[in-house]
Amino acid sequence: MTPSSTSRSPNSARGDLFDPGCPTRRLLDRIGTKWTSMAVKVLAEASPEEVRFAELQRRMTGISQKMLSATLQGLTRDGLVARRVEATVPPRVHYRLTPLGRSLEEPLAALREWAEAHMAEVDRANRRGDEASAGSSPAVPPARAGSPPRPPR
Amino acid sequence: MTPSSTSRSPNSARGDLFDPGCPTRRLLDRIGTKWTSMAVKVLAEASPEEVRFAELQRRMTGISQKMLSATLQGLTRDGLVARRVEATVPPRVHYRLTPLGRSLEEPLAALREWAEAHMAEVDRANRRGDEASAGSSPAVPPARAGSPPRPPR
DNA sequence: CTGAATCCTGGTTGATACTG
DNA sequence: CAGTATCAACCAGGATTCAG
Repeated sequence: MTPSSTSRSPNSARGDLFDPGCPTRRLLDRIGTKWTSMAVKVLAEASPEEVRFAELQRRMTGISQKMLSATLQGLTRDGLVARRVEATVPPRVHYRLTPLGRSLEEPLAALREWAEAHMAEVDRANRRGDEASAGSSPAVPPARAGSPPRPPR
Repeated sequence: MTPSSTSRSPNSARGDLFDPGCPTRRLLDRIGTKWTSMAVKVLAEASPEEVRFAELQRRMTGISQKMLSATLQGLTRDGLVARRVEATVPPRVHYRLTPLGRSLEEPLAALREWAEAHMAEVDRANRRGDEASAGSSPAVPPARAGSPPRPPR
Protein backbone atom coordinates (compact mmCIF):
# COMPACT_ATOMS: atom_id res chain seq x y z
CA MET A 1 0.00 0.00 0.00
CA THR A 2 1.41 3.28 -0.99
CA PRO A 3 2.39 4.62 2.38
CA SER A 4 1.61 8.26 2.14
CA SER A 5 0.99 10.91 -0.39
CA THR A 6 -1.68 10.34 -2.85
CA SER A 7 -0.65 13.66 -4.20
CA ARG A 8 2.81 12.79 -5.38
CA SER A 9 4.63 9.75 -6.49
CA PRO A 10 8.02 9.70 -4.84
CA ASN A 11 9.44 6.71 -6.59
CA SER A 12 10.38 6.23 -10.19
CA ALA A 13 13.80 7.24 -11.39
CA ARG A 14 12.12 8.15 -14.64
CA GLY A 15 8.45 8.29 -15.28
CA ASP A 16 6.54 5.20 -14.40
CA LEU A 17 3.23 6.88 -13.94
CA PHE A 18 0.97 5.03 -16.23
CA ASP A 19 -2.23 6.54 -15.05
CA PRO A 20 -2.47 9.25 -12.46
CA GLY A 21 -6.20 9.20 -12.12
CA CYS A 22 -7.72 5.79 -12.28
CA PRO A 23 -9.31 5.44 -8.85
CA THR A 24 -9.92 1.76 -9.34
CA ARG A 25 -6.24 1.12 -9.70
CA ARG A 26 -5.52 2.92 -6.48
CA LEU A 27 -8.30 1.14 -4.67
CA LEU A 28 -6.93 -2.19 -5.76
CA ASP A 29 -3.50 -1.15 -4.60
CA ARG A 30 -5.03 -0.89 -1.18
CA ILE A 31 -7.41 -3.78 -0.86
CA GLY A 32 -5.04 -5.93 -2.86
CA THR A 33 -2.51 -5.85 -0.08
CA LYS A 34 -2.33 -8.98 1.90
CA TRP A 35 -4.40 -8.08 4.90
CA THR A 36 -6.46 -5.02 4.17
CA SER A 37 -9.54 -6.72 2.86
CA MET A 38 -9.48 -9.24 5.66
CA ALA A 39 -9.27 -6.46 8.21
CA VAL A 40 -12.25 -4.76 6.65
CA LYS A 41 -14.15 -7.99 6.70
CA VAL A 42 -13.36 -8.74 10.32
CA LEU A 43 -14.21 -5.22 11.38
CA ALA A 44 -17.40 -5.34 9.37
CA GLU A 45 -18.45 -8.54 11.02
CA ALA A 46 -17.94 -7.00 14.41
CA SER A 47 -19.60 -3.75 13.43
CA PRO A 48 -20.84 -1.69 15.07
CA GLU A 49 -18.81 -3.06 17.94
CA GLU A 50 -15.23 -1.99 18.28
CA VAL A 51 -12.38 -4.44 18.20
CA ARG A 52 -9.13 -4.12 20.04
CA PHE A 53 -5.71 -4.56 18.53
CA ALA A 54 -4.94 -7.89 20.12
CA GLU A 55 -8.38 -9.17 19.33
CA LEU A 56 -7.92 -8.27 15.70
CA GLN A 57 -4.65 -10.10 15.62
CA ARG A 58 -6.34 -13.10 17.12
CA ARG A 59 -9.03 -13.08 14.48
CA MET A 60 -6.65 -12.57 11.59
CA THR A 61 -4.69 -15.74 11.78
CA GLY A 62 -1.11 -15.41 10.75
CA ILE A 63 -0.76 -11.65 10.69
CA SER A 64 2.23 -10.11 12.40
CA GLN A 65 2.03 -7.14 14.68
CA LYS A 66 3.87 -5.06 12.18
CA MET A 67 1.50 -5.81 9.36
CA LEU A 68 -1.57 -5.43 11.52
CA SER A 69 -0.30 -2.09 12.68
CA ALA A 70 0.56 -1.02 9.16
CA THR A 71 -2.74 -2.22 7.79
CA LEU A 72 -4.73 -0.41 10.43
CA GLN A 73 -2.70 2.72 9.93
CA GLY A 74 -3.38 2.63 6.25
CA LEU A 75 -7.07 2.11 6.74
CA THR A 76 -7.19 4.84 9.34
CA ARG A 77 -5.34 7.24 7.10
CA ASP A 78 -7.73 6.43 4.32
CA GLY A 79 -10.65 7.27 6.54
CA LEU A 80 -12.04 3.77 6.44
CA VAL A 81 -11.31 2.95 10.05
CA ALA A 82 -11.65 4.97 13.22
CA ARG A 83 -9.21 4.59 16.07
CA ARG A 84 -10.01 5.17 19.70
CA VAL A 85 -7.39 5.09 22.41
CA GLU A 86 -8.11 4.46 26.03
CA ALA A 87 -5.43 6.26 27.95
CA THR A 88 -5.12 3.63 30.60
CA VAL A 89 -1.86 2.28 31.88
CA PRO A 90 -1.85 -0.67 29.61
CA PRO A 91 -3.22 1.29 26.70
CA ARG A 92 -6.23 -0.09 24.94
CA VAL A 93 -6.84 0.80 21.34
CA HIS A 94 -10.13 0.12 19.68
CA TYR A 95 -10.89 0.05 16.00
CA ARG A 96 -14.08 0.20 14.06
CA LEU A 97 -15.18 0.87 10.53
CA THR A 98 -16.29 4.35 9.60
CA PRO A 99 -19.39 4.72 7.47
CA LEU A 100 -17.06 4.97 4.50
CA GLY A 101 -15.44 1.72 5.48
CA ARG A 102 -18.77 0.03 5.87
CA SER A 103 -19.74 1.17 2.42
CA LEU A 104 -16.68 -0.56 1.06
CA GLU A 105 -17.81 -3.79 2.61
CA GLU A 106 -20.52 -4.02 0.03
CA PRO A 107 -18.48 -4.36 -3.17
CA LEU A 108 -15.98 -6.36 -1.18
CA ALA A 109 -18.68 -8.84 -0.28
CA ALA A 110 -19.62 -9.09 -3.93
CA LEU A 111 -16.05 -9.99 -4.69
CA ARG A 112 -16.09 -12.58 -1.96
CA GLU A 113 -19.23 -14.13 -3.32
CA TRP A 114 -17.73 -14.36 -6.75
CA ALA A 115 -14.60 -15.91 -5.33
CA GLU A 116 -16.48 -18.55 -3.41
CA ALA A 117 -18.65 -19.32 -6.39
CA HIS A 118 -16.03 -19.44 -9.10
CA MET A 119 -12.53 -19.86 -7.75
CA ALA A 120 -12.93 -23.61 -7.88
CA GLU A 121 -13.41 -23.34 -11.60
CA VAL A 122 -10.39 -21.11 -11.87
CA ASP A 123 -8.41 -23.77 -10.07
CA ARG A 124 -9.71 -26.40 -12.44
CA ALA A 125 -8.61 -24.31 -15.40
CA ASN A 126 -5.19 -23.99 -13.83
CA ARG A 127 -4.88 -27.69 -13.33
CA ARG A 128 -5.82 -28.37 -16.92
CA GLY A 129 -3.10 -26.04 -18.08
CA ASP A 130 -0.60 -27.66 -15.76
CA GLU A 131 -1.02 -31.17 -16.96
CA ALA A 132 -1.01 -29.98 -20.55
CA SER A 133 2.60 -28.92 -20.11
CA ALA A 134 3.44 -31.55 -17.58
CA GLY A 135 5.41 -33.88 -19.85
CA SER A 136 8.35 -31.84 -21.01
CA SER A 137 7.84 -28.40 -22.37
CA PRO A 138 10.59 -26.07 -21.33
CA ALA A 139 9.19 -23.49 -23.69
CA VAL A 140 6.52 -22.26 -21.35
CA PRO A 141 7.51 -22.41 -17.72
CA PRO A 142 4.41 -21.83 -15.65
CA ALA A 143 4.52 -18.34 -14.25
CA ARG A 144 2.48 -19.23 -11.26
CA ALA A 145 1.52 -22.80 -10.92
CA GLY A 146 -0.93 -24.82 -8.95
CA SER A 147 -0.34 -24.11 -5.30
CA PRO A 148 1.87 -21.23 -4.44
CA PRO A 149 2.27 -21.09 -0.69
CA ARG A 150 -0.08 -18.31 0.17
CA PRO A 151 0.13 -18.04 3.92
CA PRO A 152 -2.89 -16.68 5.62
CA ARG A 153 -6.49 -17.15 5.27
CA MET B 1 7.21 -18.44 -6.46
CA THR B 2 8.00 -21.86 -5.17
CA PRO B 3 6.92 -23.87 -8.17
CA SER B 4 5.58 -26.86 -6.39
CA SER B 5 4.27 -27.18 -2.92
CA THR B 6 7.35 -29.13 -2.03
CA SER B 7 9.13 -26.16 -0.61
CA ARG B 8 11.52 -28.23 1.36
CA SER B 9 14.12 -26.25 3.12
CA PRO B 10 16.91 -28.26 4.65
CA ASN B 11 17.18 -26.43 7.88
CA SER B 12 16.69 -22.72 7.60
CA ALA B 13 13.18 -21.83 6.63
CA ARG B 14 10.74 -22.55 9.38
CA GLY B 15 7.25 -23.64 8.61
CA ASP B 16 5.87 -22.15 5.46
CA LEU B 17 2.71 -24.11 5.10
CA PHE B 18 0.05 -21.99 6.65
CA ASP B 19 -3.16 -22.01 4.88
CA PRO B 20 -4.86 -23.54 1.86
CA GLY B 21 -6.01 -20.03 1.14
CA CYS B 22 -9.44 -18.60 1.24
CA PRO B 23 -10.70 -17.99 -2.26
CA THR B 24 -11.09 -14.28 -1.72
CA ARG B 25 -7.47 -13.87 -0.83
CA ARG B 26 -6.41 -15.71 -3.94
CA LEU B 27 -8.77 -13.75 -6.11
CA LEU B 28 -7.33 -10.52 -4.78
CA ASP B 29 -3.86 -11.81 -5.45
CA ARG B 30 -4.88 -11.98 -9.07
CA ILE B 31 -6.95 -8.90 -9.69
CA GLY B 32 -4.75 -6.94 -7.33
CA THR B 33 -1.80 -7.22 -9.67
CA LYS B 34 -1.08 -4.11 -11.53
CA TRP B 35 -2.73 -4.86 -14.84
CA THR B 36 -5.11 -7.74 -14.47
CA SER B 37 -8.21 -5.82 -13.60
CA MET B 38 -7.52 -3.29 -16.28
CA ALA B 39 -7.19 -6.04 -18.84
CA VAL B 40 -10.49 -7.51 -17.76
CA LYS B 41 -12.10 -4.13 -18.01
CA VAL B 42 -10.74 -3.42 -21.47
CA LEU B 43 -11.72 -6.85 -22.71
CA ALA B 44 -15.15 -6.48 -21.16
CA GLU B 45 -15.69 -3.17 -22.86
CA ALA B 46 -14.85 -4.73 -26.18
CA SER B 47 -16.90 -7.83 -25.51
CA PRO B 48 -18.06 -9.77 -27.34
CA GLU B 49 -15.55 -8.51 -29.87
CA GLU B 50 -12.06 -9.87 -29.73
CA VAL B 51 -9.05 -7.68 -29.19
CA ARG B 52 -5.60 -8.23 -30.56
CA PHE B 53 -2.41 -8.10 -28.58
CA ALA B 54 -1.15 -4.83 -29.97
CA GLU B 55 -4.56 -3.27 -29.63
CA LEU B 56 -4.66 -4.27 -26.00
CA GLN B 57 -1.31 -2.72 -25.42
CA ARG B 58 -2.51 0.43 -27.06
CA ARG B 59 -5.54 0.62 -24.81
CA MET B 60 -3.62 -0.16 -21.64
CA THR B 61 -1.39 2.84 -21.48
CA GLY B 62 2.00 2.18 -20.04
CA ILE B 63 2.02 -1.58 -20.00
CA SER B 64 5.08 -3.35 -21.32
CA GLN B 65 4.93 -6.28 -23.68
CA LYS B 66 6.23 -8.52 -21.00
CA MET B 67 3.58 -7.59 -18.50
CA LEU B 68 0.81 -7.69 -21.04
CA SER B 69 1.94 -11.11 -22.08
CA ALA B 70 2.19 -12.30 -18.52
CA THR B 71 -1.16 -10.81 -17.59
CA LEU B 72 -2.91 -12.43 -20.52
CA GLN B 73 -1.25 -15.74 -19.83
CA GLY B 74 -2.41 -15.61 -16.27
CA LEU B 75 -5.95 -14.77 -17.25
CA THR B 76 -5.94 -17.45 -19.90
CA ARG B 77 -4.63 -20.05 -17.49
CA ASP B 78 -7.29 -19.04 -15.02
CA GLY B 79 -9.94 -19.64 -17.63
CA LEU B 80 -11.04 -16.02 -17.69
CA VAL B 81 -9.74 -15.23 -21.13
CA ALA B 82 -9.79 -17.18 -24.38
CA ARG B 83 -6.96 -16.97 -26.85
CA ARG B 84 -7.30 -17.42 -30.60
CA VAL B 85 -4.34 -17.53 -32.92
CA GLU B 86 -4.53 -16.77 -36.61
CA ALA B 87 -1.74 -18.73 -38.21
CA THR B 88 -0.90 -16.08 -40.74
CA VAL B 89 2.58 -14.95 -41.55
CA PRO B 90 2.54 -12.06 -39.19
CA PRO B 91 0.68 -13.96 -36.53
CA ARG B 92 -2.44 -12.41 -35.14
CA VAL B 93 -3.59 -13.32 -31.68
CA HIS B 94 -7.02 -12.39 -30.45
CA TYR B 95 -8.25 -12.31 -26.91
CA ARG B 96 -11.70 -12.23 -25.44
CA LEU B 97 -13.32 -12.85 -22.10
CA THR B 98 -14.81 -16.24 -21.42
CA PRO B 99 -18.21 -16.42 -19.75
CA LEU B 100 -16.34 -16.88 -16.50
CA GLY B 101 -14.37 -13.75 -17.19
CA ARG B 102 -17.49 -11.81 -18.00
CA SER B 103 -19.02 -12.92 -14.74
CA LEU B 104 -16.06 -11.43 -12.94
CA GLU B 105 -16.70 -8.12 -14.59
CA GLU B 106 -19.75 -7.70 -12.44
CA PRO B 107 -18.18 -7.53 -8.98
CA LEU B 108 -15.26 -5.71 -10.56
CA ALA B 109 -17.63 -3.06 -11.84
CA ALA B 110 -19.05 -2.72 -8.36
CA LEU B 111 -15.57 -2.08 -7.10
CA ARG B 112 -15.02 0.48 -9.79
CA GLU B 113 -18.21 2.27 -8.90
CA TRP B 114 -17.21 2.42 -5.29
CA ALA B 115 -13.79 3.72 -6.27
CA GLU B 116 -15.19 6.46 -8.43
CA ALA B 117 -17.71 7.40 -5.81
CA HIS B 118 -15.49 7.37 -2.76
CA MET B 119 -11.81 7.53 -3.60
CA ALA B 120 -11.94 11.30 -3.54
CA GLU B 121 -12.97 11.12 0.08
CA VAL B 122 -10.17 8.68 0.75
CA ASP B 123 -7.77 11.17 -0.76
CA ARG B 124 -9.18 13.92 1.39
CA ALA B 125 -8.63 11.81 4.49
CA ASN B 126 -5.07 11.20 3.39
CA ARG B 127 -4.41 14.86 2.87
CA ARG B 128 -5.72 15.68 6.29
CA GLY B 129 -3.28 13.23 7.77
CA ASP B 130 -0.44 14.55 5.68
CA GLU B 131 -0.74 18.16 6.66
CA ALA B 132 -1.18 17.15 10.26
CA SER B 133 2.40 15.94 10.32
CA ALA B 134 3.74 18.20 7.61
CA GLY B 135 3.62 21.42 9.58
CA SER B 136 6.51 23.17 11.27
CA SER B 137 6.82 20.66 14.06
CA PRO B 138 7.58 17.32 12.54
CA ALA B 139 6.89 14.97 15.37
CA VAL B 140 8.24 12.24 13.18
CA PRO B 141 11.44 13.31 11.48
CA PRO B 142 11.19 12.04 7.93
CA ALA B 143 13.82 9.39 7.55
CA ARG B 144 13.92 9.87 3.82
CA ALA B 145 12.15 13.00 2.79
CA GLY B 146 13.20 13.48 -0.78
CA SER B 147 16.01 11.05 -1.29
CA PRO B 148 16.88 11.20 -4.98
CA PRO B 149 19.89 8.88 -4.90
CA ARG B 150 18.82 5.51 -3.66
CA PRO B 151 22.08 3.80 -2.83
CA PRO B 152 22.08 0.21 -4.00
CA ARG B 153 22.13 -2.47 -1.43
C1' DC C 1 -0.72 -3.99 25.48
C1' DT C 2 0.22 -1.40 21.55
C1' DG C 3 3.17 -0.19 18.15
C1' DA C 4 7.49 1.80 16.22
C1' DA C 5 12.26 0.80 14.23
C1' DT C 6 15.42 -2.24 11.89
C1' DC C 7 17.14 -5.99 8.93
C1' DC C 8 16.30 -9.09 5.41
C1' DT C 9 14.00 -11.76 1.72
C1' DG C 10 11.97 -13.02 -2.67
C1' DG C 11 8.22 -12.03 -5.65
C1' DT C 12 6.74 -8.55 -8.94
C1' DT C 13 7.59 -5.20 -12.24
C1' DG C 14 10.17 -2.66 -15.84
C1' DA C 15 13.56 -1.82 -19.66
C1' DT C 16 15.87 -3.86 -23.14
C1' DA C 17 17.15 -7.04 -26.59
C1' DC C 18 16.27 -11.21 -29.23
C1' DT C 19 13.36 -14.80 -31.93
C1' DG C 20 9.81 -16.91 -35.24
C1' DC D 1 3.28 -8.92 -34.70
C1' DA D 2 3.58 -11.56 -30.71
C1' DG D 3 5.96 -13.05 -27.68
C1' DT D 4 10.39 -14.72 -24.73
C1' DA D 5 14.93 -14.11 -22.06
C1' DT D 6 17.84 -11.49 -19.27
C1' DC D 7 19.19 -8.01 -16.01
C1' DA D 8 18.26 -4.85 -12.43
C1' DA D 9 15.44 -2.49 -9.16
C1' DC D 10 11.68 -2.00 -5.91
C1' DC D 11 8.69 -2.87 -2.34
C1' DA D 12 5.48 -5.73 0.48
C1' DG D 13 5.87 -8.08 4.27
C1' DG D 14 7.93 -11.44 7.89
C1' DA D 15 10.97 -11.82 12.11
C1' DT D 16 12.98 -9.52 15.70
C1' DT D 17 13.82 -6.06 18.89
C1' DC D 18 12.99 -1.83 21.45
C1' DA D 19 9.85 1.65 23.77
C1' DG D 20 5.97 3.93 26.20
